Amino acid sequence: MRKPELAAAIAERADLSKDKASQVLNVIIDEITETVSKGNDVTLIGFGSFTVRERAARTGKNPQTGKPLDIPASKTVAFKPGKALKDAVSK
Amino acid sequence: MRKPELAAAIAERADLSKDKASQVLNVIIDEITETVSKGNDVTLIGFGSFTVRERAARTGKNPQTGKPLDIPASKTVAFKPGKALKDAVSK
DNA sequence: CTTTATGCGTAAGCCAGAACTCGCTGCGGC
DNA sequence: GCCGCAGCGAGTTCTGGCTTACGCATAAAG
Repeated sequence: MRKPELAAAIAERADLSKDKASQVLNVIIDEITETVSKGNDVTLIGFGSFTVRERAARTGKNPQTGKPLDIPASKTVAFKPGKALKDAVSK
Repeated sequence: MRKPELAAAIAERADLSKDKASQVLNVIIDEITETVSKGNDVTLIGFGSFTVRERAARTGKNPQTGKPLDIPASKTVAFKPGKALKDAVSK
């Protein structure tokens, strides 16, 4: 499933125009992105939470040359499924 | 950040009432939950993708008693950040 | 609304360390 | 007041990181 399909589903379920639904979807993505980029977690109860995770520097390897590769520390976003979501997929 | 706050932010940015924003938020969560529970991936370009992941059975351990614990196979939801999201948090 | 053009996302292959998983309980958010 | 989330410990699974090419999505225009 991709963006337009989700937007369409939202439009139907929430009684919105598809344009509005698409706009809202983009706004949400933007808002969440902005929030986590500030280092704040986003928790949607019943769904899950987005957490900013510090990734320690380590030594990797270039898959093509096989040479050791220095990978600096970085940040990433981790998602932890909530109970409802876990139950839903486990079914 | 939690649900009501996100709803408020959406309401402001997308020119919606807070009630409507909250409703839309729930619908989205519900829709995504339903979709992944069917085994379909959800891809929001520029944000990331939700993937259903099969988890093999293995032998774990109860942290409190230290006794071996039999963990059966199950499914879970994995989130993979997209480029825009990674760029945003890395900043 | 459909098409076009551009720009991302996905996939694969390899390897090392890192993150996630589990049950249970307290505590805090709802 | 109640449900959901965080945290612990150890092992295993899994992702990240690079690069190329292809396919599809996105956004804008007719």
